[in-house]
Amino acid sequence: MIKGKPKNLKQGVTIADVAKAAGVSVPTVSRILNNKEYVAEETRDRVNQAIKQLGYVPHFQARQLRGGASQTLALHYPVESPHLVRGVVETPYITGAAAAAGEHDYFLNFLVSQLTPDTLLNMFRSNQIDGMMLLQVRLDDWRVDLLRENEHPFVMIGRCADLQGLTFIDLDFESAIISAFSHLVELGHREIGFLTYPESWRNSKLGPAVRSFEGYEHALHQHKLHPHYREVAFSSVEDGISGTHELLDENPQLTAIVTCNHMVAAGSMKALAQRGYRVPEDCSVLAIGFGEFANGTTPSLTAFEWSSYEVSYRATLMMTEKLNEPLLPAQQILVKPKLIVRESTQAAT
Amino acid sequence: MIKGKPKNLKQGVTIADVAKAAGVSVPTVSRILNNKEYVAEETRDRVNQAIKQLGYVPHFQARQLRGGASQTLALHYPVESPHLVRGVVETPYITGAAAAAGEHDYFLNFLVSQLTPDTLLNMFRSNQIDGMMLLQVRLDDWRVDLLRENEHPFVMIGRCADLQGLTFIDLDFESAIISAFSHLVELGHREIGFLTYPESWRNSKLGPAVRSFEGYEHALHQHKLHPHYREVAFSSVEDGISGTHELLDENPQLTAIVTCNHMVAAGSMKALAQRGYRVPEDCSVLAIGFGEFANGTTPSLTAFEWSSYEVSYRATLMMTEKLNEPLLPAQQILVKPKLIVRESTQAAT
DNA sequence: CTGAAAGCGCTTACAG
DNA sequence: CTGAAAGCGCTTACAG
Repeated sequence: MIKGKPKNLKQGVTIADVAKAAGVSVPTVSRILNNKEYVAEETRDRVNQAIKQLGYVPHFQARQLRGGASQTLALHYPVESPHLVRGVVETPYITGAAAAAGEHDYFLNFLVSQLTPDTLLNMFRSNQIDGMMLLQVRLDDWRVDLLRENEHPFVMIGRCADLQGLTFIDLDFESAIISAFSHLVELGHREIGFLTYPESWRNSKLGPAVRSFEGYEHALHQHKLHPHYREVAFSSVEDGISGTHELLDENPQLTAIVTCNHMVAAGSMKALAQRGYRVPEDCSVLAIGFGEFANGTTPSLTAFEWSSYEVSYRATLMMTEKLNEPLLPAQQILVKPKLIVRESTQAAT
Repeated sequence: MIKGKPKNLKQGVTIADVAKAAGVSVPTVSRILNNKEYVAEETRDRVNQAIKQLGYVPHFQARQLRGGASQTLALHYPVESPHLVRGVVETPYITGAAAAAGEHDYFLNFLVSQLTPDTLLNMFRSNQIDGMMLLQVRLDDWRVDLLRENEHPFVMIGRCADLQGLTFIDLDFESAIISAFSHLVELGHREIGFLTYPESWRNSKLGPAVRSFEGYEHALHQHKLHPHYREVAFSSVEDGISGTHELLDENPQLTAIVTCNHMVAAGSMKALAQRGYRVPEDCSVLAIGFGEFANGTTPSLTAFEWSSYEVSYRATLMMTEKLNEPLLPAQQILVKPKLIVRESTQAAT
């Protein structure tokens, strides 16, 4: 429950104050504020002076009440507990969106919670937001269905199954996985372990989880490799450690490990160290992950990576474009993660 | 420039629609919406039914226009380029604030930019926000002076010099540094290197930079240690690498290194590896930094750490409390970072 | 080029 | 317990 607010005791100066000070009518001030045509140069000067002198600033909500738009965008990451966001959403996802929104005079609202369909719709209906960027998109995401049905503007960072008419930007995880295995095979590796997203994510049809698994199956088939994989519980260092130990207990012959997350890769390297394996001499590690982190480990991680800042910046940009030009055709962008070879991989011996 | 919006073609259902459907007046609906007293049970039921049936949701801005509050909080991190936030602000700072705001029906706006005094004041004057949480606070922060002067509600995550009447939550960096050195001295280390915040940060009186340096001087004095330190340029892995090499070039006798940032600590470990030093056998590394990261390196980092989620959650909570009870006395909280001993430190040999 | 009037959707006294 | 009236601060036709 929100407690009662004290009344605006010293409410700011209003457009009426400016009008009086400049000796003109309120609509005239409004016209000048909004750069409308047909205002006498002399009047404009006088009004602008009054505005400056009084320190007048238009009331945000009053404008919106007339204008219709809230000038606010939401970035939604669905999660039961905000604590869990850690390690999955990194800062650049948020700063990228905030930067793009700011540059186009939008507010950026970061939502971390499990929305209900009602709450979600209400955000639009009550005019709290004009558009939404969706993170952690499932193949059959109810948010997508609901927003599409109600014709509320949104952009996916990720993608669902039916993409007809939808705007999104996503990473091409499937091809990243395939390339990762090809890269290792070219280095002479044949027994390669794979640590991938939680099984629960795949079961709930989370895009990257499904597609990376498909990529994995493709790679196995293409190179005729034996499957050695674990779907880890979360994407934590601990999962990387336990997953790696399990893989190596069963398959001591592994000479390389691919992971779908940078924290898991860190765990993998720890587990290898615990077993007295040197990376990359005894076992290579390749991650699909975030650049900055991959660069900070010892040895540094060879990784397929992308700029999360760029991804969410572009998603937000697409959102503002869509709001300004509702008739614009859907934009669909697939980003290919880039391979950066660092110290954690080498040719099989 | 914001492009023109299309008019609200299919604007949602309004309070008037509900009133008509229920056969009552608009104020009556409003009373029910706001849980005012004195409404006949029977009327209430009828109206609530109409609300449900029509899927009515109150218009956000219209409410604000009358009520005064924007129900929006801003979290401000001042930075020339949003790219630079990386590695300094971690996700939990943002999710913690978002969670606390959400729980109290506030919107959370994440601002990453160099605000001008005008832009900052305008956010309040135009009623875009009710309050602000300040990150990266300098001892003589102009934002603090300005907001204090204009009596706009804010909370610091950090602290400035004159704390009279101000609400903040901050980490006790000074004591963390002192404790870090004491810990190492107790382990028998006498030649300890120190990698700290950029000199530019200290010059611009950024709180942690100033206080950690003071803590360092205190520690040197207390334990009669020789000074071996570098103020690194940014807080990146690369800075940690170069800083560590410089320290060791000059002082090969170092047996331990303390860093003020987790990325710098990662760089330190890389540099030591490059020199063929083992951590912790040949040199201990102790960081002031973030738990999750410290846990992921190999070897894992002994560190003084804190929960950034908790810190920004509490800051945001204090903000909402202050807005609800403007007369509440200022809350001032100093958090002591906690030492977690992991693998990167051991007794001097 | 400028002003009087109406209205955005809601809430708050003020009368009944 | 409920409604008619006024108003929050602004913008948009509509007349001049």
